Amino acid sequence: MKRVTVHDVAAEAKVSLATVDRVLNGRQGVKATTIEKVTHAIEKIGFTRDTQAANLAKRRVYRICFLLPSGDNAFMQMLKQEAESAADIEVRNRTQIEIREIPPFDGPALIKALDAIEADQFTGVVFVASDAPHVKQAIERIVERGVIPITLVSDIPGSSRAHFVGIDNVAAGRTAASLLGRFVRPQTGKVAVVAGSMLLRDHVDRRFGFEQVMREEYPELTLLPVLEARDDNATTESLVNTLLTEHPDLLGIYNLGAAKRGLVAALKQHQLAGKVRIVAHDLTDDAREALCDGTFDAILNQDPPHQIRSAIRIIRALADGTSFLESQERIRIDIFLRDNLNT
Amino acid sequence: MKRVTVHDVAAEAKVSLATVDRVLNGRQGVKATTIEKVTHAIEKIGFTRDTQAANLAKRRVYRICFLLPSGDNAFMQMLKQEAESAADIEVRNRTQIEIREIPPFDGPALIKALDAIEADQFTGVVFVASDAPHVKQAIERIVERGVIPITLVSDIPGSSRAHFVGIDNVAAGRTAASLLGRFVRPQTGKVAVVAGSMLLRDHVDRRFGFEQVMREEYPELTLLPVLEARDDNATTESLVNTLLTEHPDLLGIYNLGAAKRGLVAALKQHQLAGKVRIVAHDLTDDAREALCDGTFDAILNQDPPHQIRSAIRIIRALADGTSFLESQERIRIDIFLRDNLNT
DNA sequence: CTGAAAGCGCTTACAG
DNA sequence: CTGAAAGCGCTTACAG
Repeated sequence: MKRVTVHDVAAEAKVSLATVDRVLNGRQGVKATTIEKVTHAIEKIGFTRDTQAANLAKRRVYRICFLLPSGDNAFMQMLKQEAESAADIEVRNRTQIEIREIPPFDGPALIKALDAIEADQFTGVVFVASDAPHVKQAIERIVERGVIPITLVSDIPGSSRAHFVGIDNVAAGRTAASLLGRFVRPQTGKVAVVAGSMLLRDHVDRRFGFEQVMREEYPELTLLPVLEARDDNATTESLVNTLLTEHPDLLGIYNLGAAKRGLVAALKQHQLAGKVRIVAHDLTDDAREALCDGTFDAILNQDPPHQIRSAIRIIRALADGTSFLESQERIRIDIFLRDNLNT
Repeated sequence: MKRVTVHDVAAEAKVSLATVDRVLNGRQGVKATTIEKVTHAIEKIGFTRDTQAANLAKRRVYRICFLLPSGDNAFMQMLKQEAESAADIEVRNRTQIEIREIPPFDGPALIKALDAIEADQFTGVVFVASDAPHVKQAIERIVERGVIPITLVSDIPGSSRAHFVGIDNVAAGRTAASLLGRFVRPQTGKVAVVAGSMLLRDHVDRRFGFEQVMREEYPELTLLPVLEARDDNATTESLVNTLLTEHPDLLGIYNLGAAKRGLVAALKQHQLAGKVRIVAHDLTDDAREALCDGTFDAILNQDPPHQIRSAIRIIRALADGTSFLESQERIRIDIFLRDNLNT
């Protein structure tokens, strides 16, 4: 039951520990025959490296900066809270986490925050990417300065970010359409979409996926023009109020942005809670309540704790040049009904 | 940026490393005033222990045995495969994993396998718990011998297992009913349930949750008597064939056990694929195919990789007496439609 | 191209 | 009740 260690490999290959280490880490300047001897010994005695010991010896520390939008977006608050609790836990794993708030929907502010990242201090930076002009270039600069950029929740495809942590938003839109379509069937009539901002890639993608499925599979349903409510509760409430007044026969709404409280308020004002089918995003407290009392029919969610942990794991793996498990890091589109809410 | 270590604490408190370690690990036999000095120093200089270094020094190794049912149950195959790949990865984290197969639905075989666990060698044992006579007592015995028992997928509530890794199966049944109910609405007619075995707690619970919601919220739907198909494809096919012949007007089926291939075969034979609404469990290859071609409407899933990793993390935490993140370990009821299949 | 020795941050006998 | 020293399994200067 004794562990096989580098010492055993060194003894078996009749070389020093330093040489074993060189081979193990693929470093330059080892004679081919020596490499051969060592790899042979490793195979023979069945050695696998202890990662934790290696990290300890390497004195490796990771520093990660999260740039998160400020404001009253409940989902972003959840992300921030998860990042804070991850910070407490990850210090034990030689990882320091710092959270900086930036204004939402604000390309220039994001660019400024990216440029302000102290490249000598941070391993990586995680941010919700507004797809605004020049953000791509700011990402280029951060890469050049040796910091690993990770986009979170909303991506900029074609940029040089190292990885995107978030759901497939086109698929999310399609899923919303499938649910809403089945829930209103066999009625025919109007369906509305409420978005946050068409500056955010995730919103654009969700809309695209939703309209795709609606057109293909529910041609009997009429799609009203998209409302853009900037993820703001007051704006959402007033826009939806107008919507419900103008279209009293509305069958369903896909709320693909935030600001669920404003939506609920408008529905209740018109006494339409539970009458109009609603599919929305993100399992916030408001969403839970609306699911429970029947105001909402389904919520699509992207698990905040999973996303935060995934970003951290990916930065560490990328920094170490080690691999990570795709299956573990893929963020799923979670569907919640009233009945699987507490699971 | 230098890390604060035990050395710093020792210097600050003017005690030895050994004493710092005693306080850190809450060991007996330290003077109260000394404890005070050390905790004070820890607070003052802001020390947090490096877990990896601690594990290295402790020479801690974990050995975990998975007892998984043999046979052609596709979901169990997925679990086994995940356990195997976890085995490869976790050796790097001082964790050895061994997999043993046992016959399915076989209480005595499970008991025998539990009793055969070498208590001096294993930290914990993970198993799918048939709720058969005397299994509870076998779990008691394993606890007494100092091995941590974890139930996976199907639980025995009230037993002394240390933890259950799996979904809330009553909630899963309720969710299935909500989906199926909405999918068939506003039609009225008959709905059937196909189960595996009423010896398995998870099947019993799913059925319970399903019937609850059906009776409360869809009184216009008639529930046919439950079919028990032992998770076997041939049996399922023949039972469902009879079902479809006797009830040509059937609206929907909740398949709460395994054996989806048999179900699909019967539906296709009767040319009813896509006509009868189907909600089933576990995202196997058969399930994916059936979702894609419209034979199934929704699949409830419990993520196999997550369940395997969770069981491992929980055993390590329990063995170390450290805490784990409830939120990370809760297994969710994932709902899949055709549209969020690849996410 | 290779090796001896010190060190990462903790824990563990052992001695007192 | 407390401390000095060795060790966990790896990596890193430094010397040759």
